[in-house]
Amino acid sequence: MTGVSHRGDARRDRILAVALQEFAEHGYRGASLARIAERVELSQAGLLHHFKSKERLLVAVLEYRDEVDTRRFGLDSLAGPAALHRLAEVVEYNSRVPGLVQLFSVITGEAVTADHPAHAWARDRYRRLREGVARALRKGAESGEFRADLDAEAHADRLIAMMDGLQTQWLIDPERVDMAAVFRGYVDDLIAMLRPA
Amino acid sequence: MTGVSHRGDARRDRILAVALQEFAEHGYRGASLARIAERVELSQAGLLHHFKSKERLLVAVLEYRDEVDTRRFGLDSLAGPAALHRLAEVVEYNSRVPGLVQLFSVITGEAVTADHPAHAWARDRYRRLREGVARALRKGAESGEFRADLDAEAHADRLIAMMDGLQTQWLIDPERVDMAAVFRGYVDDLIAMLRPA
DNA sequence: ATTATCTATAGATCTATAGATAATGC
DNA sequence: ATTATCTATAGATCTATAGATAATGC
Repeated sequence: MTGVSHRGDARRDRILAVALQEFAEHGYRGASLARIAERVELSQAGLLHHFKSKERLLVAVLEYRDEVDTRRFGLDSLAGPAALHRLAEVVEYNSRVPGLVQLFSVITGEAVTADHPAHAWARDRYRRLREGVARALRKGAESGEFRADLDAEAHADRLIAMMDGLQTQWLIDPERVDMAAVFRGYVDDLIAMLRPA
Repeated sequence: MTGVSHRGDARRDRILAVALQEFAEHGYRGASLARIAERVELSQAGLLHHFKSKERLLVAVLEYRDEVDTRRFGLDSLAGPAALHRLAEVVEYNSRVPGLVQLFSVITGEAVTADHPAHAWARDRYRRLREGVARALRKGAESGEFRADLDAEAHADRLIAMMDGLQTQWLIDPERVDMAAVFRGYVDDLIAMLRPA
């Protein structure tokens, strides 16, 4: 070890978990450090000992979740139809964890405003996602599973837009929108469409 | 006239226009009545004479924009491929008014949280949108322009999700995402797919 | 008489810092 | 010696209301 203390790590993790909930429930701007501190059973100053500012706390929450999600996503090892089926599975999984979906949805929504602390994070995340999905599509074309003339970037944009858009509809009106089913329908149609002629 | 004064209407309109900008730039939670009042050249109390609360001001802005947009949307009179082409035109138009797009995007994003004043507005708006798009698709099926077995509701959900999702990507990274082109590509593919066998 | 506007202010936040004290790890 | 925690507080908001004064419309 590099001399770093591990004593406070449990507290840190607990703070991250509670902050995640708070940001998901109220967005970054609506979240309150006092409320987070209270839920962690810590004074507000005690909370700020672990994360120097509200902004850094948000960034830490997002990085933590990104890391977990990227691991579970597992797109890198997949290509062609298998990659698209995996996306459908991810949406299926998401429909069982509304809190996590809401974190990304509300923060991304807020982050369209230029002065938001997660603006750069959201931009970089979309670039990474697009690259990952586009690469999986291209690999599918190269292996002959998909038609060779497909526009990988455009389809990546569409797939990500579809996921995000359905998430919003589902969060706002869960009974009315079957996010997972609608997305799976889209993926199935897309696979049929991209089948080599 | 019903005895309603029209003297303050110009002020009201000016307030709505400035508030729209402020809400678009900072979201509902990040918006400040003091800043709006300043930009209208009015005291904050003077502003609250016209709209009794921040919440009512937001609702007024959204209702005002809804009305304008519904008129310009003009989906009711269209069906089949023509209706889908119209959606593509709307996206094309939107790509020239980022401020308006951002208003809907940021407010809808915030509104996924249950305690947000626009939560009910967003839910009702999605229900209306879905009904309108689904009806246009059904009419297309009835007239024989689209295949008879299409799932109108699912495709309406997909179309709306695609529009919203692309808007978010575009707002966050305008240079990288050609929202109008990607959406038009989706619409063209969808029309081909829905063509009667 | 009604509407529009202002100043002043209540009352409730909010984030972040200063500085003291306690607990822990080498 | 470092890390974790606390109390207290600065300083900056924020929304909304009370109550006075000015302008307008019948």
